[in-house]
Amino acid sequence: MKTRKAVASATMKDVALKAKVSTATVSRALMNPEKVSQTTRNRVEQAAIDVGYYPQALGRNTKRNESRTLLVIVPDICDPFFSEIIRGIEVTAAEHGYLVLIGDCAHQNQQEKTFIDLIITKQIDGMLLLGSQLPFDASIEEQRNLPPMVMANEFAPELELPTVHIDNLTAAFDAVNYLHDLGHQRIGCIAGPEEMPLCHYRLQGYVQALRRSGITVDPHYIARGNFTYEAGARALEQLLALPKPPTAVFCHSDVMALGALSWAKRQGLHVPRDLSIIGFDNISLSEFCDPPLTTVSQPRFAIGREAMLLLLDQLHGQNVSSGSRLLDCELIVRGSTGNILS
Amino acid sequence: MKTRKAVASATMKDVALKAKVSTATVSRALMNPEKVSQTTRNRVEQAAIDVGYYPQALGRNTKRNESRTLLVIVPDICDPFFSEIIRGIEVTAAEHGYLVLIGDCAHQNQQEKTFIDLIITKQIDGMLLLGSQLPFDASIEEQRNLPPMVMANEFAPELELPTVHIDNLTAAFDAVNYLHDLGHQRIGCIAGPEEMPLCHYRLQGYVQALRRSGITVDPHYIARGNFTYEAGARALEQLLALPKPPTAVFCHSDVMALGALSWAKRQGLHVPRDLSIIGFDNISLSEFCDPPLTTVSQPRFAIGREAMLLLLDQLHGQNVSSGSRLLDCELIVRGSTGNILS
DNA sequence: TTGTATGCGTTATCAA
DNA sequence: TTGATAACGCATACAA
Repeated sequence: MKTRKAVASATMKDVALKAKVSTATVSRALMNPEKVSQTTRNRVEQAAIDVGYYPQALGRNTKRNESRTLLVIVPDICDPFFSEIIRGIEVTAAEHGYLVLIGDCAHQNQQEKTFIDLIITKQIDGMLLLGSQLPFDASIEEQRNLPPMVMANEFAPELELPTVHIDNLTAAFDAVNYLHDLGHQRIGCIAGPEEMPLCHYRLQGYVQALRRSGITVDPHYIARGNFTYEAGARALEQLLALPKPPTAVFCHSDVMALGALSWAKRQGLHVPRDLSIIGFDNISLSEFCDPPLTTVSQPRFAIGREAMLLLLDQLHGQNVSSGSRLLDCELIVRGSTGNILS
Repeated sequence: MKTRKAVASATMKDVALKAKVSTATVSRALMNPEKVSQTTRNRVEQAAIDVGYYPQALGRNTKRNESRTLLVIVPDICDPFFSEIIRGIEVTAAEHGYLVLIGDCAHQNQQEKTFIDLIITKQIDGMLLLGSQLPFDASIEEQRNLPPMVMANEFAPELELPTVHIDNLTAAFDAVNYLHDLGHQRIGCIAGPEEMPLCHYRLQGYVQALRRSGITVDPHYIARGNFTYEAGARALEQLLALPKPPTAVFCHSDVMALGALSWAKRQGLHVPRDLSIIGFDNISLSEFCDPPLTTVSQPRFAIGREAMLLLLDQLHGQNVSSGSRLLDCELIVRGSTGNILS
């Protein structure tokens, strides 16, 4: 195993020496070629090649007093739902010359301080939140000192941020309606944590769909989970223990839906004959489980991309379109839902 | 939606002014308190609080000529296997005051240039490879100019890097032996791409286990896939089309195993009665599929942590233990494997 | 068109 | 113990 040391690379001074010009001229020749004569430009360019020069970001950023780095706060990097959003974010950032740090919030311990440090030491120019919370406590005044931010996927009215999102209420409404159209009357809901605005909207969609169908909403039919497989299984266990268990469940995420599916089968239930299940997100696995999952498909890559574009917009000061963006989603019908047996 | 601007924060000069000392003294008072008298130290500390000072990383890094940022190259950020490794990496890096950029290689297009730029502009101090390849083409001489690197999970002898890994051959050997002990004679393998050294070792383990049991190795029993659910399904389809299809398959990853499981069930096969399946990685989902997956558990968090420690070791120049690290893994027996029906 | 000088925020060397 | 000064690498206002 070879051990390397960082190699000292050529600086502008080296180029200047080689080309027999000042460093100022080197900088101009490379940054604003039109401000330099043809001949010196050539000489500088050749010299740059000869010494293997490449501008060092540290110097440039120091001068501009910006880091060209952005921070993405992810509630849980291990949740497959977020992976493709992150991809959209990274690709778009790279296209614009920005770097992206990923901040994982799943382990709440020490991270808080790390994130605050990033801001306070100016190691990041902006922040992109995939959850509904700031990754640290901040009073109203402290919030005034935060860098430009954008929220994606979630909601936090009190932060008043530009937001990229889908219409969660309508998506949930449509999904539950679909179950009702299949003949289901006892429809359960495996919801995410109460404090997530996202879940509030999806739950509202569920409630409104039931009401519109003349079904009384029974709170016992609503179970909560924290978006893990395990939680989905536990939530369904709870619903199946009811005197009159649901014949269909609408889940706030595919991961929880898969957990529920796993539990249903372990209990000897057949999906969808004995129980219909609808998920949310359309993660890649939802196509390969048994049965494949009916689910609401979110444009994850686009969510990441649009959010990054909004953030770049803020950074460059031209708040042309810095409102929020609403993206489309779609119900994908697969094998986990079916007609109720009469 | 509120739009923020980056707020100008206090610099050392402000503190110096307030405390009526020079900036040099401010720096000392905060960095090497013992080199400053008690009284001035107090005055500086109070002034720093008053003006809300916090050292800016840009200035510090410029001076030190380092970015305190590391780059992790991930073959596919959407593959759940890598998520927890990344977590181990990030936590460990944060503990040592380093930042981590995630570079996703799944979309091979423009990324190459981005990664080279990061190195050449000195925006990163080191690199951590989770795949077996550099994320760009580099001749031997160019490789001399690369920053300190460490490899995790994969292998690349020609790069001569410190490496953190498990014993893939033995793990595969044990897994296949387990299938043989259950009575299986026709054991297939759903392998990853030929060019991945990782897969070479796991395939060798498979081959050696068969040989030890006196079973002739039939190349038709080896199908290849690229670590997606889809590929796992296609690979099993191929194996089941054989005149004498295998009664058990050893897969090079859980994701492919789940794809295979999905296909088996779609063909009306019962797992494990008609077909036993073993996966690799023990991703969290493997516990919640139906049936739960027998698999080789890798210490993913530890892999990330150890790799980061090796990298930090190189960066700080004290190559005390900069050899490679071999970590343990374990066969987890669940419901996807069973005795063959005689 | 080019060079000189200065600044970005921090740290280190040297002398006082 | 402290301060003046220079240095890191780059960019720009101003002067030549």
